[in-house]
Amino acid sequence: MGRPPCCEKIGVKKGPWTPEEDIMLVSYIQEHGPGNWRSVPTNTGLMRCSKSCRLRWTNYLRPGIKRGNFTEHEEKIIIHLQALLGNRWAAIASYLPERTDNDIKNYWNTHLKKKMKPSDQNEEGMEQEGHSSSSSHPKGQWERRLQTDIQTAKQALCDALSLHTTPPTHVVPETKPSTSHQPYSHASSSYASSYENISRLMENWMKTPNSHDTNSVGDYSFNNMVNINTPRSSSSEGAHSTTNTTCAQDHVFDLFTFNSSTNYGAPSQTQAPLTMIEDWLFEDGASQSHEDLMSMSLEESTSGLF
DNA sequence: AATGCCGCCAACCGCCGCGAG
DNA sequence: GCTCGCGGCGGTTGGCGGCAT
Repeated sequence: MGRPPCCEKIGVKKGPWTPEEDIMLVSYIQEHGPGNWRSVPTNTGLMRCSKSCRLRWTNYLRPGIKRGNFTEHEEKIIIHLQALLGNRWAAIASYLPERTDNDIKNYWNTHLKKKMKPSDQNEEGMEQEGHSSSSSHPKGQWERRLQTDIQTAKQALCDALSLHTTPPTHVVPETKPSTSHQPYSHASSSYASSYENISRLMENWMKTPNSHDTNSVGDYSFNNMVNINTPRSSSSEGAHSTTNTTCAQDHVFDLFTFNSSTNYGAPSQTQAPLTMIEDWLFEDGASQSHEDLMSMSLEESTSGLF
């Protein structure tokens, strides 16, 4: 007997989220902040599983998420981090704050996996074989090999990052891919789910105030929401500050303005900013001065193996 | 124009870790 | 120390859209 499902199957809606559901979820989180997902369906009236609500928020409604095509820069980072960390998408996503683990996972499975050259796949296979066959090595020998692997991955990541002269901007969400990538194709074809859609939805919502129950939407106006792409000095206030309902209105922008220091229910709470990696990569004697990061990488690489 | 195939991705499912009681 | 419940994570799938025939 496994654990019972997180919610009753009966009466739980499944499938794509509707704009109305998104609004209900966003307005609730704006008032109460992310978390306590168990209570979200009951408090919002959403006929959704708590997990579904959390997933919807973290993957699509959470501010700061960059939709659209992956840049070459991001692509290379993913490839090398995947080689380094394996299919630990949440860990990989923590290095790409604008991307969700689900996005990265999908992108890997649909693009990068097949894009990998056979030689790369061999390398990956060797690396994973090195992990899986670790039991055949004495621990000291295995550790040396792992260190070598990490050095190799580090060098590869360094190569990838050095292809670009400008550091990645994970603070500004509206940063467009530097390449000629087109906007996210799905966004135009369906309700998919970005906060841009929510904004448009809110616009219509606010234009027809009588057509809905204002209690479920909250007090914020669309005028605030349309500025989601407007750069502004990020407040130190995060989503958690919105638990104070008086602050919620004052800092309504913050909910839709990405703040790298704020983690709106992001996959990982222990983010290592990308710039930290780059510092680690580019700094001379990095292995000495950033022993903590190295040990973190080592720890992450080896977790689950012992 | 109609049909089938394929790729992509949003969402679900099940397991795991961790903290509270 | 044990149990339970919640949140997080990774694998998988179903549906939709685009493309080929």
